[in-house]
Amino acid sequence: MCEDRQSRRRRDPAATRTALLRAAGELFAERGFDQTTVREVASRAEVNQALLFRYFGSKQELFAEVLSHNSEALLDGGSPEELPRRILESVLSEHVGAGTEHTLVALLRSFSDERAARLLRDELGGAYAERLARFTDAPDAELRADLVLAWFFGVGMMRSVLRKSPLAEAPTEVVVDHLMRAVSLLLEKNSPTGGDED
Amino acid sequence: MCEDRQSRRRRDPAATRTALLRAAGELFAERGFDQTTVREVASRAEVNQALLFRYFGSKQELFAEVLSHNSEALLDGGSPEELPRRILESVLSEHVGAGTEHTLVALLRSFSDERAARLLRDELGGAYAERLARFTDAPDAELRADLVLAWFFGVGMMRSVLRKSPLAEAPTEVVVDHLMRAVSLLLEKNSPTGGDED
DNA sequence: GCGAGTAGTAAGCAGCTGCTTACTTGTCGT
DNA sequence: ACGACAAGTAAGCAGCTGCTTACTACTCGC
Repeated sequence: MCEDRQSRRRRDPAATRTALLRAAGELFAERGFDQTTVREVASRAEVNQALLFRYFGSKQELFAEVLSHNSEALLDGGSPEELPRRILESVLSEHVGAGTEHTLVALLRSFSDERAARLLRDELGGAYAERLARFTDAPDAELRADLVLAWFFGVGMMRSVLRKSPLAEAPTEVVVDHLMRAVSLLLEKNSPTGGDED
Repeated sequence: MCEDRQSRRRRDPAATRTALLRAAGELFAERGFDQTTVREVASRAEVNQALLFRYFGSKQELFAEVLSHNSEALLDGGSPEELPRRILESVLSEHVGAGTEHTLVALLRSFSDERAARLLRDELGGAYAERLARFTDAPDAELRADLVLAWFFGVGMMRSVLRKSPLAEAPTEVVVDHLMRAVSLLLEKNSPTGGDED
């Protein structure tokens, strides 16, 4: 740090792009899409704000890039049985600004933006729900999956966005434990349906 | 309707105030605090936008007034046993713009606003969680209550704000049924704790 | 009828937003 | 060494935001 990058480290387009993406990812997660300005992003990245438009075209496209860049990691890898736990842990990961897991927080803060809402509902939500639905053979499996997903998102919202006590301070394992127990009731095989099924 | 109110029905401050509150309530629920402009509110209320500031001082105060005006109905009335179901139904009430039940939707869309977040977390959330916690005697009753509340809010978000299928289209009773069954697992008396309690 | 006070109006201000443009400066192939 | 092109910069634009101000005109007590 504190190298004289004023005139030295200039002209590094890859680093500039990365810095912008990083800063944008952090700020979108911290404040949401609306509340983040391109000037803030450029400032945190220590980059001239005109470059943001040179590299990404618009604030929306930058947002989309941040999301697609980060959301892949949420869906891939790991065994299917671990999926609920993995979604949960990504939702519960506390400290925003660390790596790439805070995409969900960014989305939960930004669904006033149409694109963010679509992504949360259709792409990410759709993929999660589809996989969760496989855990049960109940006739309304998809609805049950949606309910589970809604829970995960709701917990993420209350914990990471709103930071409500005591939920925000509870150890991750305790929260996961409670949730998984209730979820298994909704998603168990040979589920004895309550009676309603349409 | 269609009376020549241009010059007739003027000079009715009470009606003007009410019209502004109504329009604001609808728009905040439809678009959230950030995405709603004072010009839109005034326009929907068919009122000059300067009057909005005469009557309410600022957009923030108008928002606060809308919320306090509507949120009382959410907490009062009904027996304690019905509380979870009542919260749920207010969260699940589909059509925004009807009466006063869409306060929660407005809040869920607006928590980028600091005041909305505080209200959702501390006042409304706090009151709900406290009451929900009374349903169980588990040592971590408050955490369990938060988890239940997070679920309700999450379901409200997915259903009323994001409108994800099939959750958005599912009959209210079916959703309530599923939720109540899982909730009773978390909030039952003499709950056999999993082992963790801090 | 008439002055007073207030509901209602039109116009506009300062500040911020996303985005652009005209320009300078560094880098690299030749 | 130098010319060309790309990376980086400063300044500014149009549009919108919440909010204000200077004004008109209605209503009501007298």
